[in-house]
Amino acid sequence: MKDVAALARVSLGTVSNVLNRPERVLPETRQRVEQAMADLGFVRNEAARHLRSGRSRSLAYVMLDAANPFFTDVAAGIEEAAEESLFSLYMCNSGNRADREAGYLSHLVEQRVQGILVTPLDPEAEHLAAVARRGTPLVIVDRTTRDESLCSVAVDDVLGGTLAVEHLLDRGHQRIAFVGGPESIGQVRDRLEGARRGLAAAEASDITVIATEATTVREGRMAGERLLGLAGRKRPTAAFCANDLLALGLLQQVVASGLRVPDDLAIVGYDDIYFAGAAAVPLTSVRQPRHVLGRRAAELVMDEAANPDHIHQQVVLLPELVARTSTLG
Amino acid sequence: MKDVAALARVSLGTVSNVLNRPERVLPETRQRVEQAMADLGFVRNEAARHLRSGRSRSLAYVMLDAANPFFTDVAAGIEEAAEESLFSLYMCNSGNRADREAGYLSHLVEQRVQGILVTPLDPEAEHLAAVARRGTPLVIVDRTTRDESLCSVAVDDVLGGTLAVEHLLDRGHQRIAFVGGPESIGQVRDRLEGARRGLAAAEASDITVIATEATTVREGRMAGERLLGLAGRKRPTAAFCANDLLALGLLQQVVASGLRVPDDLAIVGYDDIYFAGAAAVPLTSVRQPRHVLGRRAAELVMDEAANPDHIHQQVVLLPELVARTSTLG
DNA sequence: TTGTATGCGTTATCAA
DNA sequence: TTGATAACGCATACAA
Repeated sequence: MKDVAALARVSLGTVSNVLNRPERVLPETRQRVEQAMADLGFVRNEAARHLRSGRSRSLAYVMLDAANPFFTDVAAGIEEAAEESLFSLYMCNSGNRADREAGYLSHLVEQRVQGILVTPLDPEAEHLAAVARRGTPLVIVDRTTRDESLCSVAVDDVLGGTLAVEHLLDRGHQRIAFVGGPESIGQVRDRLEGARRGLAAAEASDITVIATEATTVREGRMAGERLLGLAGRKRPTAAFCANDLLALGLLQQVVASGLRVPDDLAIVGYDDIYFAGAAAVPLTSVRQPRHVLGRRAAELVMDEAANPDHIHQQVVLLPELVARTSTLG
Repeated sequence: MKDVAALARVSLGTVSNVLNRPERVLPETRQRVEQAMADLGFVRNEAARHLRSGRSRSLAYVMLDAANPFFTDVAAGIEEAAEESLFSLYMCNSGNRADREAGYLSHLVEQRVQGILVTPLDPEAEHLAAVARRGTPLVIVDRTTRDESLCSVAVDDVLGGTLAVEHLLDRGHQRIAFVGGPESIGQVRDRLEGARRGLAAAEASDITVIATEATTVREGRMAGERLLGLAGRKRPTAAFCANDLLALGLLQQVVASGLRVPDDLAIVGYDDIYFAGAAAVPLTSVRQPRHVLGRRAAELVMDEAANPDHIHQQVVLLPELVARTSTLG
C-alpha cells in the first residue's frame, strides 16, 4: 500500500479509503490510485487486514474422509449456506487420523477462521470443546455429543435402521441379516438397534448379524461370502447394510456368485450416496438429508459467531427410505 | 502474548522465545510462561505471525468438483506430499463455476498461502497467470496449458485412448463405440483422438461415436439407450467411455435391459475411480496415476515457492490400463 | 476530501 | 538469558 500511495502521490490513508470507502474519495484521485494498484499488481494482505478486525470471513470443514462421497455432499450443503452469507469455505481432510484432526483444528484456530465445522473421530474428545473455549465457534457434524457446550447436527440413526427393516418386512422378508461393524462406531450401533426395534415391533425373529471390521466395499464383499455360505434354509433373504459402501461390496459379491438381486437377496444400504443410485442394480438406501445436514451446521456456526445470544443446540434430522430395484425387483 | 507476559512476569520477547526458540530460555522461566499460556488459553495468532515472515505454511487446492472421486484422490496425493514437508492443505471447491474459482483464487492470494494448485475450468484463463505474476506460485493439475510461465502436471490422454482401444481389439472386438462429449472438453477430444489412432494402427474400421452432453452417469445411461437401439449387426460389441461415470451409467442401462457385460457389450471406462472397481461388474478402466499427479504437482509448487532457481515444467504422466471383468468376462 | 498517527499480535534485532 | 523496541501491512479516528 505504501508503494501504491507513493506512485499515486497520495497518502496511505487515501489508498485505504479507496479500498474500503471509495465514495469518500474524489473520482479522479480514486482513478489515480486504482491505476497505481493495477500497475504494481497490488494485492491486499488479508492477514494484516484482519489483524485489526480480529477475524477473517471464512469457515472451515474438517472432514473425516474426503474420499467418501457422503462427506463431500455434506460439504456442498455447508458451502451453499456459507456462500449465501458471503463466507468462503475451506475443507480439510483428517483422513480418519486423530493427529491430523488435531493439527488442522489448531491451525484453523490460529488462523482465526470465523467458525469450524467438524466430523470428528471421537465426538467426546477433549480438544473439540477446547477449540470452542478458546473462542472459535465449533459445530459437530453427523455425530452427536454429550457435551452441551457444543452445537451438533446429526441424523436419527435408530429411526433409519427401523425404516430399513420395516421396508424389508413389508416386502415379505422374514429372515433378515444386518451387515456392519465394528460396534464401537456409534452409528453402526444405532442402526442395528433401530433394525432390532423394527423386528421386535413386528414380532419377527431376531436379525442375523454379519459383523465387519470396517464399513468398506471390501468388507462388504467378504461379508457377502459369509452370508452366501450359510445353509440354504437358514440363509437370509434380505440384508440391511450399515452403509452403502458395504452394500455395494455385498452386491458385487452376490452378482459375482451368479445370484440375482433382489430375487435371491434383497439389499438395503444406508446414506444413499450417489453411487448407490448409479449401481448396476440401483440400491435401496436410507437417505440422510446430507445437504440440510451441512446447511444447518453452517447456519449454527455462523449464528454462534455473530450472535452474542446464541444458544447451543443439538439438532437431530430425520432420515428417509429411498426404494429402488435392489428391493423392488 | 502481552497478557501471558504479564502473568508470567516476563517480557514479550521472552514469551516469543518460548514459542519459537525454547532452548534459549531458562527451563524454569519457560515453565512459568507455559503455565501462564495454559491458564489464559493462549492461542498464537497466525495472521500476525506471518505478517512479518510474509507467508504461511499452507497450500491450497482449488478443485473442479469435490464430488468427483477422481479429484479427491488427486487431493490425497497432494496432501501426502504436503504433509511430508509440514505443509497444511486447504481444499476449495469451485464446483465447475468460473466465478467461484476466481473468488477462491483471489482469496487465497490475499491470504498469502505459499502455493496454489488448481484444476481450472479453462486452463488458458488469464486470471491463472495473473496469480503467478502477483507472486503466489500456481500449478495447474490434470490440465495442460500453453502458458509456459506456469507449471502443470497432466496425464497423456491420447495414449490413454489408444490403450483402451488396443485392449478391446486384443479381445477380438471389431465394432467399437466411443461414448463421450462434449468435444469442447480437451480431455474428451484427446481420448477420442487416441482411440482413433489405435484403430488406425490396426487398420480397423472407424469408431462409432455416441455423443453425450456431459460426462455423467445420467448421460451414460442415455447413451446406453441409444447404443442398444442400434440395429443388431451394426451394434458395437464394445464401448470405450470418456470417463468412469459414463461407463457406470452405461453399465446400469445394459444390465437393466437384461443384457450381460461383457458378453453382450464389453465396457472400458476412464479414470479408474474407486467405484469402477467396486461396481457389480468390476469395470476395466484406464487408470491415471492420481496420487502421483497430486504429489508431483505439490512438489512443483513447493519448489517454486522455496527455490529461486525454479524452472517451470509441463509434466506429462502416463496412464495404464486396468483390466477387469467388464472386458474379461 | 485528504493526511497523520496509532494500534492490531507477532518476530527479530540489539542492548542490557 | 532476558528485555526494549522497531518493524510487518493495514484500518481507523481524528486533524487539517
